[in-house]
Amino acid sequence: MVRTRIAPSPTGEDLHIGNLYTALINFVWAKKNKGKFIVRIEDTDRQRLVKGAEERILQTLKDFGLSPDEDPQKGGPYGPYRQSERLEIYQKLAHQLVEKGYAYYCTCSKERLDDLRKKQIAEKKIPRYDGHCRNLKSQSSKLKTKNYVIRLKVPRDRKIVVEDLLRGRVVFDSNNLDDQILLKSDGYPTYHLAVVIDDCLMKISHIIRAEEWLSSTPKHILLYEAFGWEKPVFCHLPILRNPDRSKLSKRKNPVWASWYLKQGYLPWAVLNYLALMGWSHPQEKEIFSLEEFIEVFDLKDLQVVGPAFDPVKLEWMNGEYIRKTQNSKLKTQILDFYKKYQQKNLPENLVEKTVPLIQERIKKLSDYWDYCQFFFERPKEYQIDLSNKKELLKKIYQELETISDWKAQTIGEKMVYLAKKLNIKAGEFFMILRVAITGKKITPPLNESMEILGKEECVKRLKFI
RNA sequence: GGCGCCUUCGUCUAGCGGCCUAGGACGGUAGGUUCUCAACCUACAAAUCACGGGUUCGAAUCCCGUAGGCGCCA
Repeated sequence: MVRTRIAPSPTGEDLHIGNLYTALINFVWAKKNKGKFIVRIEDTDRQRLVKGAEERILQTLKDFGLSPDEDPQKGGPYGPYRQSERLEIYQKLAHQLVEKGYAYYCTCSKERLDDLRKKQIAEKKIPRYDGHCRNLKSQSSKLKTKNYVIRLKVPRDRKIVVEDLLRGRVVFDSNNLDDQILLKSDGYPTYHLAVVIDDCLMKISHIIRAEEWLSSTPKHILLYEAFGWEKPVFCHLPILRNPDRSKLSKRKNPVWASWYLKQGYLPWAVLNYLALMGWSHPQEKEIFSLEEFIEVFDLKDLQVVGPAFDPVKLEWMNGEYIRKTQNSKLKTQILDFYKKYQQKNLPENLVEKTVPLIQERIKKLSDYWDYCQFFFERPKEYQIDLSNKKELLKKIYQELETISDWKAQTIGEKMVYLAKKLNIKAGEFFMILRVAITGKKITPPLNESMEILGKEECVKRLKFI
């Protein structure tokens, strides 16, 4: 049974876009293999905990259509799925490790550790725990009253092999590993202890995570061996980069996944774009459905170079999806978008009429308002000066008033006729009319827009100037 | 600094020893269409396959070095 997971920490506003990428790959791999996709919340860092982050992470995942099969909210057979609720498990197993001789109690004071560090740095050595407490006789009953941590007893002179699905054998020298703290003095586990225990107990078959974890994998391997557990498959994904090639960060890019939704990106458009990071469709298709992705995806085809996240291509892809969307569906998406993110209740019938006009013009749902605001409100300002065009505008509305069959085509014909009669170039003529009606120089097709606005309203707008 | 990963057009990538005078997509440029903007169509520019050595009849593709980038630890 394939079981995959993501293990986000609720230490930011929301789900990071890099986590969304990891989630996508985990989700797809689980679905492809008829397995389960799990979300575990790693909330053991109490200082950096952000209130409400867990809820937002889970909600964002759902918004993108990557609903987990097991998570802290819906539970599952291997819960709890929140690390802060699993402390006893970690504590019990950590002490067990001490008893088995793979870990030890350490009672070194902060002062001693600080001195040690300073000394090592002065001697240009790598700052590391010196193993002072390694041979301390374990007297846990006595120790429990004192401040202590549990450290991993890293074996000396050993080659630790990480079998990575994408990189093959990656060999680490155990002498470069620190005697990692497993259990902190406050009883909380460190990341390394908790992640190994949870992945094993939750029966995770494939650990698919970002490359930044590759360096700590040998510690995890040591723990799997110490516990006598079977190792899962490791697969370290490329890390998404900023345009300057550094790790994707909020300094240089919007990184919260929900930001893209708030901007009017369609969930699957974002995921489709993400799918193309480090992977390409066998037929070099750019646009494909989730179902198709699941069908043709293989973990082994992933590339390991960290790709730069390109917002421009994302926008193109979103535009492609908007153009492909059925009119009625797009209408609903626009309505929902403005209601949810901008607290605007747009009239459904009017939006419905405008959709065909803007479908191939907008790239994001939020572009809709830029194009269509004038349908809902009269222009408050005009992008070109019309004060000396009043005579012309008068002739126009007088002409418009004669039209009985208020259809785009008729309007167009009449206007072309009038422009010719007044000996004004069509381009110029329509630009003046456009700005007079909409306030803007860039708009949906004018004749069609005027048809939607209605004769009375158009005439009013021209008279008003 | 130590350890590890990586290196094909600006970007995402195809390529797994001959099909490569390196293909596609985004973006760019030029043109067409056009009431603006898009969309659409056509064409063009863009990688001496990081660099240097091997191996081979033949290398973007295999091997070794170097440089650079990134990550982790500190």
